[in-house]
Amino acid sequence: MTLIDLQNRIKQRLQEAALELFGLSVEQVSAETPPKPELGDLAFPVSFELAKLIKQSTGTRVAPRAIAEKLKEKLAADEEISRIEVAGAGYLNIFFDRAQLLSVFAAVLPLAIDHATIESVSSRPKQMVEHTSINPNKAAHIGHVRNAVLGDTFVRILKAAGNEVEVQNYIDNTGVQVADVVVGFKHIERMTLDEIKNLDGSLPEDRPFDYYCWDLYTKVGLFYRDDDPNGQPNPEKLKLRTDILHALEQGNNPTAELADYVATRNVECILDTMERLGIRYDLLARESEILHLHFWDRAFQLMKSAGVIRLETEGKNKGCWVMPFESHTGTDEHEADKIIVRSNGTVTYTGKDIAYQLWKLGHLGLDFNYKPFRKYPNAQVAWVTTTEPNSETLPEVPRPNFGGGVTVYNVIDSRQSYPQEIVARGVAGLVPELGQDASVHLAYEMVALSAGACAELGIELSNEDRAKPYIEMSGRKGLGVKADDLIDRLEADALREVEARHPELTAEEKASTANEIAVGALRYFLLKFTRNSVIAFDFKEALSFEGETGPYCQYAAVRASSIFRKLDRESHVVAEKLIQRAAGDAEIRKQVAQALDGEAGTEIWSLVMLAERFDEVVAQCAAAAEPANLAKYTFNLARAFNFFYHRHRIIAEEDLTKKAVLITAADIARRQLTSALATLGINVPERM
RNA sequence: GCACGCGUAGCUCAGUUGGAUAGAGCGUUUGACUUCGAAUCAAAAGGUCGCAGGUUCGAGCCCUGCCGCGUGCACCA
Repeated sequence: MTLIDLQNRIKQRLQEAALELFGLSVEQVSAETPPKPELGDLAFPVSFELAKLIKQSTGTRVAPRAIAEKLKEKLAADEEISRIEVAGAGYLNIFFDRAQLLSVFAAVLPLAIDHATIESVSSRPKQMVEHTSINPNKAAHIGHVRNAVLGDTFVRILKAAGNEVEVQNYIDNTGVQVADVVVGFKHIERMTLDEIKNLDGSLPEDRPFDYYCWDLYTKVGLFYRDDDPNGQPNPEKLKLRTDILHALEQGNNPTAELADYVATRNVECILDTMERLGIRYDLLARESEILHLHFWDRAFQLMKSAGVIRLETEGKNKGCWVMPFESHTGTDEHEADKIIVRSNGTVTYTGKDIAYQLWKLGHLGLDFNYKPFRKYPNAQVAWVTTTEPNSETLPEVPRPNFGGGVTVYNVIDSRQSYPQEIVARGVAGLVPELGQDASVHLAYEMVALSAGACAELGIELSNEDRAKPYIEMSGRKGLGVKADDLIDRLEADALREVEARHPELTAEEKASTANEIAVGALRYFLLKFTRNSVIAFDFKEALSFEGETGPYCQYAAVRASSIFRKLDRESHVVAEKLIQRAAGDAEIRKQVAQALDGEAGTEIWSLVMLAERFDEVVAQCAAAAEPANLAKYTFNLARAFNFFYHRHRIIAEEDLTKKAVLITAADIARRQLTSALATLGINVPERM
């Protein structure tokens, strides 16, 4: 039995009692953790809820405390409950039998989830998460990394909560941003495809292809404006882009071939960056296939016949197919209706997105073809979409069935809330039984640059920018912190520390430890903010290994495992047996209870209780789609462990019962902490 | 103009869906390494929860109105 099981059982008892005593059914019984461990292990504020319901149904006012007293009597003491108190204005506080529960918890203690082996559970309905989806025309910056880390962590949370999950990364390989870089290669650099390939092969390792494109992309921005950053775009040069865009949409021509090389190489570089952070994908869905396999044509037919869009015959949008949008009021300047097909017959991005979303939910009636794109070291494969029906396969790795998710989460920054709403509405309009809830926009705020970060990057700010609270990053202007640069700095800083602390490790061990610390620092930094908070990126904060950081949490886990490394095997076995026997043996249970009693005992017990809340936190994070809660929990658990660590000498403890209790508590805490970190995508090194 | 988000300690942020004395980290001040690792721990100082009303047993959280900031509202993606 876990804490969640226990909690649910008590909730059910309370519902039964409410029905019996007052004839009222309480739909949701919420459980809380009391502010202080002295107040109990679990608190139920049901009496307040009941007082309200009684007043509503009978008009009489009953004091919550009186209700709590009655509930307390009804709540026949479970084996695990030692006592119940009514406290405050009417809280029902539950105190567990600590010795009994410690034994139960120790018995069901799962192995800590391994970072790399969080597996999908295939018996459940498939959840689908799309994240990363970086335009494949340049290197990833930290804003992209926030997206990827958020998405990847949410994937881990869903899996830890027992779901089957498919991870997609959308590749917009035929869009304007790729076209821009192609303009750069063709019209600024005047390079052929072969010359680009040669260049790619000759680039230094620390400035690979995506870095080259990053710089080229900013040159293209200037090129359009005839090298005046504040100038007007030159229409003739913009036409170069339009022409290339058409060639890309058409496919099967030298320009499209060149663009495909550029986009594919950028995808490879971006996937390399993500691999450094432990982020992987099941499928790369490309826009080129959505076009060439006629996904849009099918979606267009469906939308027309379902009446989701209509052809405007007059007015401003004459000749366009639009989706009516009455909830947004239109003005002269801003039209309320959303144009899906332009008057020249071409489809907007939103239109294509509706087709893709329909496919994700299994309601398009068409499918991609697939081929392997990248094999990961653990034999996992990232597949990519293709037009070729009989493309390459891997006999040793069967191809999964892609698509058909029951819920689709799109991790996209909150500036795209409006188009995302249209996609969800469009899909819901086409397939009413799906409803708008099948499409979830997992929105998050952007990562911007603090004034200090700009100064450090040598970016000169205009007076207008200086007045702002933060500076928005811009790929077009080349304004941003590249992901690999930041990871490099974090790894270098971590390596310096590891070298100073553990000179005995091999160079390889030092490097992998430094990587784990760097990943811990970066992922935690991006996860500790809730989704709707703008991160004003600051180097000092992001590069910190102290305080509320990933390395702090890792350090606590490393200390915990160092106890078990030093502890002799026999003491460990003796402790495990002793705690096991406490469940049945009254005398031993009494001794264990004594060790868990009093102020010192409560300290130990509250660590155990906090550690046992992990499953509940994961479930909450999955429901709220908010990974920051898990980050917060993990930090609090690490903090609680560090406190415990300072207060109690485990190996030196002479009282065998007390020692067994300490060992068990440390074991529970370390495993849950390791699992929590793994769910955040953070590894625990051997030493650090 | 309309829509969405934000405003909490000097700074950066949490706040368990309306509950117990509003919490962390950083920074500041002070103390703790002969110990299972000090990337740590302990203590102190620091608050008109933007402002004003309202709803109720109870509001940082819900409602209304202001003020300030951000982001959307393209036949771009």
